Amino acid sequence: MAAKVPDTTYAVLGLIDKVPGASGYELVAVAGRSFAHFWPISQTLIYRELDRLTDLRWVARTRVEQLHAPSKWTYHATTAGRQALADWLATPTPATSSFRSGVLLRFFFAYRLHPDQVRSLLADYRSALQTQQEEFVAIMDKLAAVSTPTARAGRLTALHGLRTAEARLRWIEEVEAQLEDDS
Amino acid sequence: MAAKVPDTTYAVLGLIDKVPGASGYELVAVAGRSFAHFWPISQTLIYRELDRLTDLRWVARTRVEQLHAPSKWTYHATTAGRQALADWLATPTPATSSFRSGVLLRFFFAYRLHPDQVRSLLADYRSALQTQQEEFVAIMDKLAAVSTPTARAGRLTALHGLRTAEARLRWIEEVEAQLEDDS
DNA sequence: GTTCCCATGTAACCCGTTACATGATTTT
DNA sequence: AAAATCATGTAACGGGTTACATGGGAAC
Repeated sequence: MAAKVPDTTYAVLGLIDKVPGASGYELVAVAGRSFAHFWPISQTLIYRELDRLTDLRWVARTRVEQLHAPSKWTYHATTAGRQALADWLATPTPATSSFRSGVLLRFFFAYRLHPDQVRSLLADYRSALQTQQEEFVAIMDKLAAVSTPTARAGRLTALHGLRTAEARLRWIEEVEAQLEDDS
Repeated sequence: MAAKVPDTTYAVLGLIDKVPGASGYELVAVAGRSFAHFWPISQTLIYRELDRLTDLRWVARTRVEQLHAPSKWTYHATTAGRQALADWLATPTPATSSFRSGVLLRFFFAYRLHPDQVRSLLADYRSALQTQQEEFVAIMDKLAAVSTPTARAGRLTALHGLRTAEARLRWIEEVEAQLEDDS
């Protein structure tokens, strides 16, 4: 069976499995803090996936009335949902790491730019990467103390981002060195 | 004015500027060989952008009859088109390098997997990265001799991919070492 | 004689985004 | 009095994809 749904559906399902009893609102926040760096999704999309998951009976939801805040739905994975998640995790990953870089695209056409403009393109890229770098370091610091499997996964995916950013910063150095050589 | 169009439109426009007189079919092939690694686009999309670019008068097309092959349209950038390209290149790049990784997403939920399955996930990732690595090396080798600005841009974007892949391969080593530590 | 290359296109789908709406409660 | 938090949702758009259609000439 296995209902052909996008990976995003499993992303949300996985979150619910990790954080049982969360509301849609909370899941949006958690998604923003956890896998946003390698799987960004918007609020609207999450709510749509919650509807889909409910229809699929992969999650069940419960209405919770609150005194000092609006009523909310809380979600938890069903047995079928946990099974679907496990099945999906077990299937070989189609190495579809989709990557689109506006910087590289512009750089590719940089022969239409003044050398100064190219330098400023690289400078912007550098500061964006540095910001990223700091974010990843912050995530790792925050999770450093915690020793749950979940925290470890978070640390390691942050490390992936950090190593990537570092390599790209070194690439900028290489390119800048090359640009100076022939000017 | 500057007509709010997606970056993909400029990608195709840039290609036509780089390879004047090419047909849609050829542009599809060139896109596949050149910026596909950081800005993949499908055949259908390219044809759609060609229509849009023609409507915008950023490119002009000419019908060419052939004896031993079907008739084709050939494209070249107009003055307005080259201007639009330059304008776009000059505007500050919104550092929107969108990245989505199916591997990391699965890895993030790996606590639902046997350690063996995690290892095989990493192994698959490794071989995908190695394949990528070889592709980037091949591109750089092919362009090594050529000394045009175009070839250089190709070499440097390939280097970006190569450095990224290398860093990620090293990340796999790090992670595997950590996994062994506590098994 | 089947398969590959050239060449352009149509149809349908849907994932994901942005912008906006609503309204109560708590904090500043 | 204003702003942030909690909480869920609607509407509209469009970028990008996959699958499929067509048809002649060349190559194996």
